[in-house]
Amino acid sequence: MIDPVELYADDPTSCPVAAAVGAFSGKWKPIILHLLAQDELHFANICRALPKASKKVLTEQLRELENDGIVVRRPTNENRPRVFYSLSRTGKELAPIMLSLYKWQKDRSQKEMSDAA
Amino acid sequence: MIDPVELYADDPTSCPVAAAVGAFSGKWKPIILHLLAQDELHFANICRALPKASKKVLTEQLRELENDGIVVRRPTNENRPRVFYSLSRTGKELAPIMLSLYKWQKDRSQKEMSDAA
DNA sequence: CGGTATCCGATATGATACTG
DNA sequence: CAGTATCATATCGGATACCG
Repeated sequence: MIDPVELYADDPTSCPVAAAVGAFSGKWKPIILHLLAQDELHFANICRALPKASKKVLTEQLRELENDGIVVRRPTNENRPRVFYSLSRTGKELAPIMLSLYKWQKDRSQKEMSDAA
Repeated sequence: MIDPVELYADDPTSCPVAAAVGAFSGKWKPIILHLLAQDELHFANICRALPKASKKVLTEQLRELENDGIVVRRPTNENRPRVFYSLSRTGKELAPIMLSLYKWQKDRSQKEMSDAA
């Protein structure tokens, strides 16, 4: 089912799992995806929700997510120009995987607590 | 089910999904996990399987995986000292998640191909 | 409003040599 | 065998200021 190790030994970034992980590794990406899972938002909303992140960094992370086909960027033609961001179909397919990651993490931090006791 | 955004807005690394992703982001970690999913291996085996990675980097990544409770380090007391690495229980629980990531990635690279056509 | 431009420090990865 | 030490480079994230 999964390809043999030798295929990736020369270039580990070619491993599909690594590529998938790379697609949402970035300091603000998981929380951006979490935000967009609930609503389509315009840029200023995202900035306000994440005041600790600079516009530059948010722009970068959004661009990367867009280039990876995970979010969709939609500028409007209003008087007050706005740019909306939302999850693509591919982005929405990430939701159950993120939920598994969430559960796995909760589980193991639980175990750490009981180990320490 | 999942915590609200405000909980992580100040420190995005506290988001469980980000923490989970962090646990296996590292250039060689996915492929190391893939290797160990099949066998318990000693350090030299891992080095031989991944000749492009320096011992220093492999040691670092293995130590991080160990500190995260994902792999188990087992030194032996033989004449020729060896150190075995294997997946912990928590590490094995990652397998189905990695499979989902694998499928998700294959899916979307498929779509890219057909989009380009 | 939705960005860019510039500069900077921190972290990640790597090449190489050495050690018990 | 299984590392550690040292040094170099690259990418990432951030502060700040400016722009159409």
